[in-house]
Amino acid sequence: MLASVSARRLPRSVREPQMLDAAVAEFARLGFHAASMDDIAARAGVSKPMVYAYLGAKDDVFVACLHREGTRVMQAIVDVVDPALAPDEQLWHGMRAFFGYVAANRDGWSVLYRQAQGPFADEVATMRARMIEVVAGMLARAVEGRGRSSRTTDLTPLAFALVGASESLADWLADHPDEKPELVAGRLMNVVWLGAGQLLDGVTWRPLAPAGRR
Amino acid sequence: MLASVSARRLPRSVREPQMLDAAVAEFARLGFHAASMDDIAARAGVSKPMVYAYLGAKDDVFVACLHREGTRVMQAIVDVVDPALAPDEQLWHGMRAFFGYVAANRDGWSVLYRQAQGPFADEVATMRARMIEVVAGMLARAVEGRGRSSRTTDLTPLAFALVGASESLADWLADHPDEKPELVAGRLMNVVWLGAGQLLDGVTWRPLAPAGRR
DNA sequence: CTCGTAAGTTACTCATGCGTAACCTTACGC
DNA sequence: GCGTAAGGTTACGCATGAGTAACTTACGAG
Repeated sequence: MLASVSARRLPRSVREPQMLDAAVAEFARLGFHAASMDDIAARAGVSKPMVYAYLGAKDDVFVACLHREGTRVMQAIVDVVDPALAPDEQLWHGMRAFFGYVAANRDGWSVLYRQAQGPFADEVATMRARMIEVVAGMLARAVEGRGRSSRTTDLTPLAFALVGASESLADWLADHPDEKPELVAGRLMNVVWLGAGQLLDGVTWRPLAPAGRR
Repeated sequence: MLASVSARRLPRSVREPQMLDAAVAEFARLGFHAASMDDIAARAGVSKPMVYAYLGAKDDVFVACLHREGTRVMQAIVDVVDPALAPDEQLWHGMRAFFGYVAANRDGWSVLYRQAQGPFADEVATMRARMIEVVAGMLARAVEGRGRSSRTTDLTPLAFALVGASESLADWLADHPDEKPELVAGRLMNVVWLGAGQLLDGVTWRPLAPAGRR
């Protein structure tokens, strides 16, 4: 039986990406520790020492996965966010690109979001921080555009919440393949922008006074 | 040297919870596979066979952790959400309780949210589904209270986004010990409720027409 | 044609860590 | 005070899987 993925003896330039695809799939399925180098190799249509020859040890393989998928998602967003657009349009475009990546690349997102823990957390944390910074900056410009001034410190946690909500919803999307990414992005955009929009205009929600019960 | 956690020869009723504490801490730190039974035992101030005697195999220990922490967080929220309150107040109380649990119990939350994958996903999925359901139901009642009707399917992803935003903010909170959890909950409440509030009133955000550029 | 090198393999070593067997020892009920 | 069960231990068997050594085979440049 011939493994479907490989006509034998492929050049490195095609075999190596195959290995990364296989690694991403396995890491997504089982997590870093439970995934085995043998399984990754087998899925790539090759035997274990080839993986070591091209990608190195297991840690290296994992980092390579994080790097490739991380670059992909960042690039997907950067490609569509035009600084000349209005802030809400920027957010909208970015969100669509993000959910598009997740929908087209579920395993990659799973590895980035769910599996990158422990010693590998830093690899992802940097990118996440950059993303949040960008969002916070965008919000800051939105505030100024409305003639208000707000300290950046107040916007960072908001940016955190937005990114977090996106990530969580992306996770949900990964388990609901029927949902259109566009639609999910629209839903999220609605709640965050209507909410953020009011906040930026100075409208705030307040709880009832803690002492008096109504 | 005497292990600080244990005066020797403790009764099961005190040792067993200690083991669970240790297991939660180790699983949070390293994940299911990387955490070792020996380390869990050592952290509990005891040797490995004791863990097997009280809690069983590694899988059983993990499930026990999920069960305990899951019950805790659900209980913390249920305890403070009074169905008689207005929907926004319900959400506010629930969020404060949730942030309180996460802040006081980071490891437990980490195990529930990040580590429960693969074969264990089902254990947590049920509880998470219940939580989402509760939030979605609350939103549904809020909609009806405003004289509109909305299908539940539209509210579920919103509920998911709320939970995700909360988790993300909890992470941020961990890196900013000066911030009061109460205040963070307030910020999140602002954006989600102002946003959800408008949505429930039928106000929607729309992108510019895709064809015409302004 | 032929020879070098890139592509690929089988078959191992070795560490790690789960799970258990067999064995101590302290408290406390009678 | 003494026996028994509950609390606790050391030391091992055994499977799994990372990483490697040593070898084989196809392709293409000269």
